[in-house]
Amino acid sequence: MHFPQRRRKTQPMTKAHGFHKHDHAACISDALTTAEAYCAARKLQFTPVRRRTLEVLLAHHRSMGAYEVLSHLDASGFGAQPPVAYRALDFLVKHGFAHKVEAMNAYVACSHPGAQHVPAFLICRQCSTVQETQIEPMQNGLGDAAHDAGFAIERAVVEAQGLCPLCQQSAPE
Amino acid sequence: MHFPQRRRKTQPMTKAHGFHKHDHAACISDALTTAEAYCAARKLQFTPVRRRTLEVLLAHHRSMGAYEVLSHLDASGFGAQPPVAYRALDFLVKHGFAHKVEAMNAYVACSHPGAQHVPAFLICRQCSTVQETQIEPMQNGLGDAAHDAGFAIERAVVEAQGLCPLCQQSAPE
DNA sequence: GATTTAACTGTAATGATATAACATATCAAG
DNA sequence: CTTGATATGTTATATCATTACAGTTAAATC
Repeated sequence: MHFPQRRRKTQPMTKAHGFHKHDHAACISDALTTAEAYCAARKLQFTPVRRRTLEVLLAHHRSMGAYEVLSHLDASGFGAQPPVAYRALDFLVKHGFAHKVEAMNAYVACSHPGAQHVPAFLICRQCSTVQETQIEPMQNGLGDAAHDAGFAIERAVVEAQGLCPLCQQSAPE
Repeated sequence: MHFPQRRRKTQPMTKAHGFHKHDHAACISDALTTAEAYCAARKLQFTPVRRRTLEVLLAHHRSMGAYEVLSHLDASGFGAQPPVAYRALDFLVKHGFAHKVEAMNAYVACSHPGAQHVPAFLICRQCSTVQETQIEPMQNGLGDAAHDAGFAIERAVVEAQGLCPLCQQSAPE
């Protein structure tokens, strides 16, 4: 299953997506449009706080702590208390518009919204940039181990930590 | 690479190891002996707090929060402040005697001490029991994705959450 | 074996992450 | 339009983790 990229307009490549350059403005508006359509189809309330929260994650394009997100929401005129951010983030995670990066207690916008997938992350320990990719969770022995143990997997967390290409140059050690 | 199980004496199977019954007393003493030998060989200080911390994790045989471990250390006459537990846990994790379960902010004794391995966990969301297994991290597409991105993986977190066999019976929903 | 140095432990204080509980407001169904 | 469900705002608190510094023990060097 694969979510088709929307056709790109002729705009400059300006910012990093994961570790690659890409058209950031289009990527944001594409993701918002997708979320909007998804919510409309399922009668979910894509409210202003939730929309703004997704915008913030998309704009930064890296993992963000809940309190960092919260400060942006506060600055945008929403509530300034933690539940405001946590509730919006929970909604986005629940519906697949964002993911929680467990190893960092942080959140990141999903790069493949709408697609059924098991997310996996490449997390740079230096710049905190997160590149999302997809894996076949049953092809590394984990599925076999679960089956042998009679364990019913509901969710998988796969996160690789290390150095992204840029930080390998600046901190070659 | 595989760490050989020590020969078991003829003792009764009494408690769950992961989701299987096993000889719990022997499993604890084996792990402590292994850690002792490992530290002796590398001139690491397997101090009383560190030893007791590993004993606590081994005895409970499930993931434990740092403060839960701390309360046992306190009860055993060690310091009662958080750094006491965090420092001992950091030592155990650093040298492979324990692992941090990122998705739970908790710690668990390693089931394969001494072996070079990429740990993976089957975590029961109901009883918090954790079964450790090993995976081939490069066989699910993550290694390919990292290579394509020029990303240098230093550590991998693989955690499956769901229901263990026992909890599937007691909470079949 | 005394001295020096590094490693370890204890404690106080604080920072960072996350949730419970409740009041008010808005939405959606009947 | 009323009712019940959902969402938001706020206060307070719970949980997880670290910094900083003092005192102690172990190890390395002389």
